[in-house]
Amino acid sequence: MRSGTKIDGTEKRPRGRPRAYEPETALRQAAEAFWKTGYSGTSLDDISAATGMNRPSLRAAFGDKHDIYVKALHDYWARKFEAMHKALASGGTLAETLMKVYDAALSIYFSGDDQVLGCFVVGTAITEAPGDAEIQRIAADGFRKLDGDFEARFKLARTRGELKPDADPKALALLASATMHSLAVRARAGSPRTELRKLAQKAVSVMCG
Amino acid sequence: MRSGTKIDGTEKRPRGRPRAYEPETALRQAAEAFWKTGYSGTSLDDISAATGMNRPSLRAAFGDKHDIYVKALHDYWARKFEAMHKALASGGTLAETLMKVYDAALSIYFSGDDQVLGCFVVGTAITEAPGDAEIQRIAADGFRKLDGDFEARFKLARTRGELKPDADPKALALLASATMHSLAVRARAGSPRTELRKLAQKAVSVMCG
DNA sequence: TGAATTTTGTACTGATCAGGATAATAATCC
DNA sequence: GGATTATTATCCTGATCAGTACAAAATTCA
Repeated sequence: MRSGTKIDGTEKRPRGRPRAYEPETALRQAAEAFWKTGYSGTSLDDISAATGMNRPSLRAAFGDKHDIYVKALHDYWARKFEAMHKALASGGTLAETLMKVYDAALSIYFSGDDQVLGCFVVGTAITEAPGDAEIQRIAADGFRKLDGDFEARFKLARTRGELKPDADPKALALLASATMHSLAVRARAGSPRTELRKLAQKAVSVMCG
Repeated sequence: MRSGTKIDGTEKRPRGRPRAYEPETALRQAAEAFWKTGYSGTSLDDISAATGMNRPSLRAAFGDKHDIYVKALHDYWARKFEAMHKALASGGTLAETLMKVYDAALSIYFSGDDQVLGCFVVGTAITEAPGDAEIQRIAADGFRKLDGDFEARFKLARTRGELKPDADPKALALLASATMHSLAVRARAGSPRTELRKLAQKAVSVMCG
């Protein structure tokens, strides 16, 4: 949101020269550049071209290259979990819900204009993780959250009688996450979307008994 | 193998100045450099430092940066599948065999001297894949082979009666591969080895009924 | 011992990198 | 309309990048 924008539409613009970009849009465009070529493979000139901002403006708005990437990474997780929670909250059987979650993920993985980019985290953060404690922590936190959300859904399924009483929600959640990781990796390796959807369906059918 | 080395030990050295490096060792050291920081994040100077070879020697021995990486990638897949086939061929129940496969993978993922580097393919090739058709193809070929090897083992298990007759070997193989992908990603994201081994055990227990 | 051969070591090239200094620009405020 | 303020645009910096040219070094062969 532009700092001078008000809800009723009355513009209360700040003092100096107005920005020529929208921060949210620019960050999204910067993320797309990183998504394509990775953190190390993307230069500030690439980001400058992707956003239409020149380098000094980029710096003033978002900080240095690492700052931009970390902001983009947080933004990606937020979008991913928003889509996932929407799918989880939409009702339906366990199998239906899981497929909605995977379909939501595939929509993100295949959202590139020309290329298939897979998962932003798996495709870019994982490479940097061993040498960058902050990126590693953000990636790991997201994976843990994913595990927890899946586990909660499997526990609910067990109390509802959708699973046998002796089913192990934690084990099933790890397999559900593993399926997600596999989709993420394989999308970037070039597997077509229809094939990945079938993969998800087979995984769901095993997990649901 | 040194070109002038003979099996009986008699050295028949080639004409000029002898090499100061062993090609296999140097390629392994170059791979380790890529493994740590990714393809784009690793410079030829880094590789030069890791191998002890200077840049002109690197070029003469392996070609340009991309050539070195592709050779390292092939070499990694070969080592990975060698370890996996050894585990698959060692006998035992389905569950035991699968755990041997995952333990072999974890040994590779945790083989770094100081850092945990996870899977070379997932950690470095996947980032480059969308923009590099050759790397993408090599990665995808390996994943397909992994799927096929798992499927063959599940088919064998079904004929042996280790699985119910209505079990779906293809579906189980995809889950087994997904578990591998998950270990690969999570190792690089910082999960401890004991935790990943437990994850594999839970996955195996679900897959084996 | 000297010619031939192969690798190594040094140094150079033009390009690109991240970052920052400085001036021009475009708006508000008084 | 002039002062103030924030952003944009241009240009400079030193470092690093991949690649290569060329001479020195180390070996075999005759």
